[in-house]
Amino acid sequence: MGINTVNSGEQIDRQSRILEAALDLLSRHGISGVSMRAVAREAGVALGLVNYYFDDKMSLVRAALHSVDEHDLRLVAPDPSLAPDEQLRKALHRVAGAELLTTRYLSLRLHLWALAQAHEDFALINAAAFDRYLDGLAALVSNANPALPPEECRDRAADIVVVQNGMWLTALLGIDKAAIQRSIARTEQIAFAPPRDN
Amino acid sequence: MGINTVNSGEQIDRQSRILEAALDLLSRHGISGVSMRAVAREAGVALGLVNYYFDDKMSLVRAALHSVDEHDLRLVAPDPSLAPDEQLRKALHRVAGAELLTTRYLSLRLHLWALAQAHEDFALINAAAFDRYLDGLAALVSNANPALPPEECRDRAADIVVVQNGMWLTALLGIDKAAIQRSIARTEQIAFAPPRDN
DNA sequence: ACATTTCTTGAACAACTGTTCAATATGAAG
DNA sequence: CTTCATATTGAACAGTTGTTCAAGAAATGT
Repeated sequence: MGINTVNSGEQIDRQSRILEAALDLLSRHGISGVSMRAVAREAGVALGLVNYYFDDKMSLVRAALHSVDEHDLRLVAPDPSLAPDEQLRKALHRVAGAELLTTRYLSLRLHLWALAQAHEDFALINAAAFDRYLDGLAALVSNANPALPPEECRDRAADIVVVQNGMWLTALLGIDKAAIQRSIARTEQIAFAPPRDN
Repeated sequence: MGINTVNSGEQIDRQSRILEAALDLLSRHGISGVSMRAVAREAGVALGLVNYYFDDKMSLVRAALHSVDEHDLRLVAPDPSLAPDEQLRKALHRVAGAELLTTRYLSLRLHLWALAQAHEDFALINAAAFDRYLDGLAALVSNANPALPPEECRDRAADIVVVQNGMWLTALLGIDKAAIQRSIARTEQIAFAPPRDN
C-alpha cells in the first residue's frame, strides 16, 4: 500500500514520472496526444506500467486534473507572513508571474477546461475546484477590506476571476504584456474599490 | 467547380450538412469525438463522402475553425443604421446575448482554442482571426470616441477583449449571470472612459 | 438515345487505440 | 537460500482510426 519505498538515489518513483509525462503530453498535443503508449514512451517506462499505476486512461487524466487544481488553489492560499492587503495584492500579481504565464501551464489549463466540456465527471471536479478558488480569493478580499460585507467580497472575487480567466486565455493567443499589466491593475481596482453604495 | 446545383427541395447540399455535423460533434465531445465515421453518421451520409468533400480530417477541422471565426467577426461588424456609440454599446452587449452564450458556441470556441494550442497551423489561423476581431473592435471604439488617438483605441479594444474572453470562459464553468452583467458594464466603462491623461 | 462529369456508397487496408495478462525482475523478510 | 509481495515487462486481443478505391447512382450536356 505504500506509495514508494524510497528508491535510494536519482530514480524518482515511476508513478509520478508517468503523471508528469501525461501532463507534458496533454499540454503539448492535447488529449488526442495522450495515448497510453505515448505516456509510457515519454516516461521511459513499459506500456503495462501505466495501467499498473492508473487503472484507466480516465484515472490518469483525472489525476492530471487534480494536480493542476491543487496548483491553482495554492495561488490564493493565505500567507501569514504578510499584511492582509499585501497578501491580496501579491495573489493578484502572481497570475502574471513567470511561473504562471508559461505556455505549459496555460495550455494545460485550457485542455483541461476543454476536457471538462466533453466529460461530465471532469466538469464536476473542475467546478468544485473553481468554487474553492473563488472562496480562497473572496477570503483574501475580505481580510484586506474587513468592512466589506461577505456577499460583496464574493462578487468582487467573481469579477476578478472573470478578468483573470481572460488574461490566461489572451496570453495564450499572443502575449500582449501591456494589456496583461493593465488587466492586473484592473483586478486591483476591483479588489480595493471603496464599498459600493446601494 | 460549382458549389451546389440548387438541389430543388428540402435536401440541403451535403457538404454543409457534413460541416454542421462536425461542428456539433466538436462542441459536444471535443476533438476526440470527431471521427470521420461519427461525422458521417451524424450527417446521415456514407463515410466516403466526408473524404470526398474534405480531403483530410485536417481540412474538415480547418473549415470548422473558419466558420466560427467568421461568426465571431460579424459581432464587431459596423452597423450603419445606428449611431457610432450605439453600435459600440450594442456590440459589447451582444457577447452576453442569448445566441452567443449558448453552450454550443462557447464550447466550440474552447475546443478550437485548445486545438490551436496543439497544432501550429490552427494557431496561425486563430491568431489572424483574433487580430481582425481586435481591429473591428478598435474601429468601433474609435468611431464612438473620435477624439481618441488610434493607439489608445487599440489598447482599449485589447483590454475589452481580455474581459470578454474571461466572460466566455467563466460562462462555461457555471453561468453567474450577475458577474457577467457586471463584466459587461466594465467593458462599457473601458470603452467610454474619458481620454487617459499622460 | 448516348457520353461524361459529378456524387455517393461501403468494403478494404494498415496503423493505432485501451486493456488484459502471463512471465519475469526486484528487493525485503524469514 | 527461500518466500513472498511488489514492480515491470512486452506480447496479444479486440476495437477504432484515417484514408483509398473500385463500383455504381444521379445529374448534366449533346
